[in-house]
Amino acid sequence: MKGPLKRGTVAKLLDCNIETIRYYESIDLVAASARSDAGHRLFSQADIERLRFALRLRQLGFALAEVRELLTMTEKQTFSCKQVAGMAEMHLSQIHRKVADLRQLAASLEEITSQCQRTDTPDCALVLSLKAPSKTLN
Amino acid sequence: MKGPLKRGTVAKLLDCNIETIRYYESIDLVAASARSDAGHRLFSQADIERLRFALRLRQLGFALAEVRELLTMTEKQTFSCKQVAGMAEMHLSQIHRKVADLRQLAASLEEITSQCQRTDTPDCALVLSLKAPSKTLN
DNA sequence: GGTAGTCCCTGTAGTAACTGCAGGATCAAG
DNA sequence: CTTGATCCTGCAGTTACTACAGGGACTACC
Repeated sequence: MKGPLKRGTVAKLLDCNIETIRYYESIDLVAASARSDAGHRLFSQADIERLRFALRLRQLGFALAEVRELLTMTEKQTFSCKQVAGMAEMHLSQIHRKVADLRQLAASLEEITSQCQRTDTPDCALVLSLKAPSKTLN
Repeated sequence: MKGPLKRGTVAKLLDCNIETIRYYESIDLVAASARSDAGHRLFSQADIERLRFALRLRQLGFALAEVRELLTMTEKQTFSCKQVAGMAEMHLSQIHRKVADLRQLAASLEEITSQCQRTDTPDCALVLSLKAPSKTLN
């Protein structure tokens, strides 16, 4: 019953855009291991698992280059768990940094918008504040 | 003493990449108002202020389309402070959403990496967990 | 067996916001 | 007058897709 699936079916199954699948093939990340006589991509269960893994990593915010590395490592069994954990932790710290940056940003913006009484006039501390060189950022 | 400045000087002054200035010109965002006989861009004080404003808004995370709008509004004086504040607040809420997403992401990753004892072997709950379809995300 | 509608194929272009480079002209200092 | 820094232009590359056009294939129904 579970023969190889076609692209559209896989896209629905894994909840991703159908074009993403072709894109991943074009960059040699994940490809269907077979084609039908008419040239339609046929995805085996293994193909699908590989793709699922890639999509999952992307969902977790890993860059495609990292996804590629992790795919190779886990498939060739040439990885130690230490290595994978290392990548994950590096990635995690990048996320933390990004969060910190964004919170800083939000604080700046909040401070700026707080200087405004939402009038209908065009002269306002908000705009002046936006025009001034940044203090908090930079 | 303060004649018009050239591109490199402006880039240093405003601490931005020199190519960014040319890019902003190419998309009709900010341009030097004059050129020297040899074709070198000459930035007046007003040009520089406009550019500074644009860069500041980018620093605050506004998209170029928003920067364009804000530039037009503030320059044509056809804006109300309410409008600007509205844009800022919309932008702010996007930032808050992004922060929330990233924190969720970090939590998922932290949970996953916590399942690992950093051994040198290739079989590890971490990898299994990465391969499984996501529960927290999606 | 025909036909309508949905799928799939390919190549290509567009998105955001820059960044970098090549090849050549110009400028400023010594 | 020469050397090195700066400037000019056009164009390619980056990340991670997404969308579209033009055409072939498959499925269901009558």
